[in-house]
Amino acid sequence: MNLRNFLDQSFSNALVAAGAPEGTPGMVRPSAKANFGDYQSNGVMPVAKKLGMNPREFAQKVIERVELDGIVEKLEVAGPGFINITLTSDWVAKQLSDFDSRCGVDTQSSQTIVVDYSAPNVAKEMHVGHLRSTIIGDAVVRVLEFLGHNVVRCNHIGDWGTQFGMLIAHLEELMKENPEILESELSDLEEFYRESKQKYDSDEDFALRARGYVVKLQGGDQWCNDMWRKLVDVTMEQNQKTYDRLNVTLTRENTMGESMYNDMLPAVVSELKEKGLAEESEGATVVFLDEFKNKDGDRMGVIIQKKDGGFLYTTTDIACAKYRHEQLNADRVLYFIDSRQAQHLQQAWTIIRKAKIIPETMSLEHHAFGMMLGNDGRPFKTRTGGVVKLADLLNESQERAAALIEEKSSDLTAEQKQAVIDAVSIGAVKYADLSKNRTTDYIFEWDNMLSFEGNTAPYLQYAYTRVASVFRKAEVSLEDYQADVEIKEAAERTLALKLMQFSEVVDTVAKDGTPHALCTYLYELSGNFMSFYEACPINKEGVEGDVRTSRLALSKLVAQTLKTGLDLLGIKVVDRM
RNA sequence: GGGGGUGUAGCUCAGCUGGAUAGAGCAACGGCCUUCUAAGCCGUAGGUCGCGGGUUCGACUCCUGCCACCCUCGCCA
Repeated sequence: MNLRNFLDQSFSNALVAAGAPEGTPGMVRPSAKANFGDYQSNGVMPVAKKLGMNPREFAQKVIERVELDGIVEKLEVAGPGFINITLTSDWVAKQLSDFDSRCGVDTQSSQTIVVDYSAPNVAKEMHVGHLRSTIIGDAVVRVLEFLGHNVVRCNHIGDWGTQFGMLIAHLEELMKENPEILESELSDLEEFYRESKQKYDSDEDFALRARGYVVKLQGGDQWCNDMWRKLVDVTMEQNQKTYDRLNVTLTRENTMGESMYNDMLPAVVSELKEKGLAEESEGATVVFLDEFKNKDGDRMGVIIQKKDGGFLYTTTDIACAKYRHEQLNADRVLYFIDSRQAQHLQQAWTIIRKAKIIPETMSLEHHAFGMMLGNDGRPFKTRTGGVVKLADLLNESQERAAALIEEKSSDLTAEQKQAVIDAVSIGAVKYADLSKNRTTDYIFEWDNMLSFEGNTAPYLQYAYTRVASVFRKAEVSLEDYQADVEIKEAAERTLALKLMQFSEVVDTVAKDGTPHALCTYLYELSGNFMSFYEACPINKEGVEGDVRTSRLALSKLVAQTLKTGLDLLGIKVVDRM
């Protein structure tokens, strides 16, 4: 159950019973300080003011009417009209004793939710700039599926555009020299792209041929399409290796690139014309929007078809949303895309809404993020001025993890070590990105990204291994352990309450698309467990009976919640490290 | 010029429809391993929340005016 929502509803009811208007929110949230109880309701003060009543007196009336018998131990009016809520330990213990493998998280009424993420470009290698969309998108996908939603992963890859002319022309030349090029030398896509560009810029004949291929490709020419398909395939084959290594759930079936909507574009343009939204302007087809202004202060024109007949990506995005409505039947679409595209998306969505291309109830949500900067505050580059490849970052992380494990975990077998290295190195990189909520540019720093101490994935993984270790020492099965929870010590109570709150944070992540909230939660849970571990021994002299079994039960719940939570983030746990 | 975003500890970041004394990690300093894994625990220090007004019981949060930086604004995506 979502405890916070439950309490909020109880206080909302009590506020209404005490004379507040229907629907007055309880404004319940975890207390700011330990001596303010477990939760606090802030709903009294705003409403008492409106009603012209003394807030403290009104708070007292609310307390008298709230129905939380057996759940709440103490309700106190504090300060200007806060209500501090202290739960009974027995009730909390009972709830935890009844937890199943879902760690207290209920499923929600199922929606169809499209998540648009990753979106690498064809004929380019994935670099650190792709990390954020890929990792955050995948975490949100996992959370939504855990809650029972029907999630459609959409990898909106950059597989269309004029650049394919030069890429095809270059590939043609390379294949003349070596027909097996696709299996061998094309392993370095960055170089392939660079060479293509260089030839295009320096060789007239090549450029002419390239432009011709663009026309032929768009016209449906078989050979050009085959060449194009090869480029897409070889790129996605390489990207799949990165996805697998990152423990990202995307597969080839989720690839729905820009080209997929090509056939829909002419109809989208005619539809917008018919509805009176689009008009001819200087040879192009344009939608003028009052909602946006251009440099001259006039309403902004968004081109949906160029004067040469070509379509632009606003048109593609409109078609894409239409597709997601008509073919996928989406209730929500979450876009994990660079913040630089915010205005483009807004324009496309404004047109979509005006033309009523999708139902009003279908929500389009842009979860933006900024560029990756170096610690000098400038766009992040390597020493030679290139982008940092994702594979290189992961390799570096792997090396650092290997060195650390060699030093700290010498008693593990080679296989165990490798498992730890994989879990820790990938986890650290992912967590570093997942735990931030930047909507704008953010700083990439090797040492922060690859740190294994403090608020990092290895810390959470380490907490998990400590639980596993406790169970090994106790010689009982962690998986099957079942015992009632009893709360006596302060550290037990803090930990128990935190365990109760997993459901709240999972709901938040689903609603807002913000996995960093889950990171914060898991870090706090681990911290609470570490303190509990220090204060409340389990496998020691004099610890027996219900005290011991309850502590084991709490520990088991910690392990289960950590494992589940980390899995939602796409991070693996290990039993030893 | 229009629109959007950002500005919180030395550094990287949290701060949940306005709530109580603004929180973490890293870095710094001081304790804790013959006792369930020290990738840990406990503690100290560190702040004019960019600057000035305003709204109110209460502002990092809302309004307004500045400052700084970033993104974006008809035929790339």
